[in-house]
Formats: sequence, structure tokens, C-alpha cells
Amino acid sequence: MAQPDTVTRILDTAEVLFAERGFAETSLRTITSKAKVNLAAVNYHFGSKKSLIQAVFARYLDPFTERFHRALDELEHAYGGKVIPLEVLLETMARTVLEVPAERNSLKVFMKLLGLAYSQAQGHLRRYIQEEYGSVFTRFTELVRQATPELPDHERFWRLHFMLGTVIFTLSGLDALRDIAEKDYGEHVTVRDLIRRLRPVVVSAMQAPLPEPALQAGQA
Amino acid sequence: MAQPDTVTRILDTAEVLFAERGFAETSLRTITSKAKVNLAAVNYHFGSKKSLIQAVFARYLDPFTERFHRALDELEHAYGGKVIPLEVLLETMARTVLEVPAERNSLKVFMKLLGLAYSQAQGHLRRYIQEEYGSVFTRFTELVRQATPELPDHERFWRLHFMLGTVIFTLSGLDALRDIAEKDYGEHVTVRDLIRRLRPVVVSAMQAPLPEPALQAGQA
DNA sequence: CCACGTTTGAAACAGATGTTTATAATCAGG
DNA sequence: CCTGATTATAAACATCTGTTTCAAACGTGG
Repeated sequence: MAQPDTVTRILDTAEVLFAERGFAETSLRTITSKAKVNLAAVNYHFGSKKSLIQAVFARYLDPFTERFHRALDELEHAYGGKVIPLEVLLETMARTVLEVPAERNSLKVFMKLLGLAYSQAQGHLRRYIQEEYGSVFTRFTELVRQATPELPDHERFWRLHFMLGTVIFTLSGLDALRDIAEKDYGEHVTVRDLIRRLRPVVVSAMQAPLPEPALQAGQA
Repeated sequence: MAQPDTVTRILDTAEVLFAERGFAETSLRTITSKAKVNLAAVNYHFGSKKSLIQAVFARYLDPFTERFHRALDELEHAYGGKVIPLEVLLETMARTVLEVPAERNSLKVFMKLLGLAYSQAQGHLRRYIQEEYGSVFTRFTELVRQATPELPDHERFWRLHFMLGTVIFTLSGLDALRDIAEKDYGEHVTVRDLIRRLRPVVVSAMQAPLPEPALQAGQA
């Protein structure tokens, strides 16, 4: 649709700045000057700042959803109608998340962007992501449902979001946490390290005992 | 420091708007017009927008840290040097978090603000919170350390942050999730509901088996 | 080599932002 | 009641924002 050079430079610069400072806090002038590109280039190639933001996400989410669908295809074929264990499903998702930005070593950026999509974007972004990429998530949750038949539907819904929060929060705040961890435990933590640590936690969390039933209304 | 009326009206309005749209996305003009207060009042009473943001946080965190310290005092006294069980510690923290904004029914706002503090404010806010309120968290983690002696220090460090992520992410994104949950499961979820659901998940997560040791470098 | 669609470039636009200023109102204490 | 400090108001300030405009440069097919 355009010379790859300018467009790519804008995207590369924008995703880093967005991840570092958020959307509203990153001006087009900051992006274009750092990318050594004319200010008008953003509006020319993307139309608006909103569309730039969506394009930044699309560059991660398009390959992700494609790979994830493929991975789930293979999994369903391999298990031939039998239930896919929860660990395998989680493992597959983790692997796919790791694969996509691996080429550019931008997993951290990817995670920060996902975090921002939840916490910042009030309107257009969340809607865009939901409409554009909601189907993979639906497919995944259905497989999780089959893998955890003992969980009531709404309990599983919430637990999945609990774990989504765990992962996104941790990986998107990684830099700040890493500094503390490094200072206190003298250990440099990689993303792969964290995912290794996350796995047993997530699995145990999903298999936690059911909560005690809610108390009826009327208590302070 | 000033007439309570104007200052309070500004704080009340600002915290809601910040929670809804973030800091950069909320202008002083939006705040002052909604609060029916002159634009200059913010700079007069608080000095700057940054200080307004910190004041909004202080109004929650000051009572929180005070209550939490008191609660930990009581706990340590009650257990008289013996180890306080993990469930009790988590329960106490949850109860304190619930108590603080209870008077104004603003728990949702409180949680959203905490989420924003992590995801948005790159600079001043995180530093402010760390310096002003870091000591309670240190005290709490030390008690958690005694309650979970089987966990290596760095593993506990990360798991605590995992769980922090779970809670903040869920409760701060509650509105969006609630809409989905309500539509799909016809159930209106309260914050107390969520905390009830969170408890067994958090406890199980903290007690999950240790991760398998890291593979040595050299694999793709 | 020329002409035409595509891409860049510098400048200007209209509007919003946080902050400051100078003046008016308010309210207490002598 | 008058005085003096505190608080409120309206206007202006300088700066920054996303977006447009229009002319120049570019590259490519005829």
C-alpha cells in the first residue's frame, strides 16, 4: 500500500514509544522526529493517530491469531476429538505468544501494548481488538471449557481473566519489576524465565478449589 | 490548608474522571467544569496537575497504610511471635482494601487508580507511591515470607507480583469484564463477589509446586 | 524524456492544554 | 466598620496537539 520504508519506520518507532509512555502521552511529533520522518507522513499513510495505533496492534495480532489458529488446528487433530489437557492448551498459547515477536525481540513491547489496550483505550481500541480478534479467544476458551469440566462456566470465565491479568500485568510491568528483582536477588530475569515460573502458578490457580458460596445480602 | 469545599469537590471529581479515562486523557478544564469550580482553583490549591494526581492517591493510600499497619500490629500481637498463616495475611489485606473506600462506595475507583498507577504513570507517580507507601508493602512481604518458608525468596517475590497483577488487573478492568459476564451468564458481579472468587485462586497460586529448573542456554 | 500518480516536505491551521496574572469577592480579627 | 489575608473569578499566556494544505521531489510507464 506504500513504500515499506517510511511506514515501517513509523510503526517501529511508534510501538516502542507507545509501550513506554502510553498513547495519549506520545505525540505524533515525537514519533515522526524520532523516526526521521515528516510529520504529515503519519496522516498520509495511516489517516489518523487512531488508525496508527490500530495498525501497531494489527502487526502483532494478525500473525498471532493466524499462528494460534494453526496451533489449535494441529492440537485438535492430534487429540482426535479427545479432550486436550489444560496444561497443553496453556503451553500452546504461551508458545505462540513467544513466537510472534521473537524475530524482533519485541515481546516486551507486545506485552506492554496488550496491557495498555486494557487499561488505557477506553473506546476504539478495545472495540477494535474485540471485533477483529475475539474469535480466537472464543475458540480457545471453548477448548479450556472441555479441559476443565468441573468448573462452573462463570467460575472458569473469571479464572481465565484472573490469569490473563497475571500474565499481562507481570510481563508488561517487567522492566520495573526486573530492576527490583535484580537489585534484591542479583538475578537477571528473562521473559522465558518468567513464563517458566508462571506455568505452575497458572495451572494451580485454574485448578484451585471452588470458592465458598456467596453470603446472602445483608452483611456490612 | 484550604476551604474543604472546593478542594474536596475537585478531588471527588478528579478521581472519578481519572479512573474512567486516565490521567493524560483528563484535562483540568473537564475536571473543574464538572466540579463547578474555577479552572485556576486546581493550580491554586494543588499547585499543578501532577500534585493533584498525587493528592488523589494520597486520599486513599494514607488511610489504607494506616489501617493496614494497625491490622498487622493486631495480627502480630494475636499470634504472639508465631507464624501468621498465609490465608490470614491475604484475608487481612483484602479486608483492609475493602474497608478504606467503603464509606464512599468507591472501591472500583480505588482499584482503577491502582491499575493506572502501574500502567500509565511512567515517572512521578510510581516513584511517589514507592517512596511514600513502600514500607507497608515491605512489612507485608516479610510476614508472607515467614508464612511460606518453603518458597525460595525470588520465587515468592515473583508470585506475589503475579497475584498483585491478578487482583489489580481484574478489579481495575471490572466494568468491561462485568458487561461480558452479565451478558453471558446473566449474573451481576460485585467487587465482593470477585474477592470471594479470588481467594482460593490466590492461595492455590501461592502454594503451587515450584517450577522446573531453568534449561541452560542454547535452545532456540 | 516526458507526464502522471505517489510520496515527501515545510508551513500553517484550529483547537486544546497547563499555567499565570491581575482583579474581584469573601471572611475573619481588631 | 475597617483592614488584611485568604479564596474565587475571568482573561490571557505560551505551548502543544492532530490534522490540512499545497508545492516540491520522486519514481515509473509510455
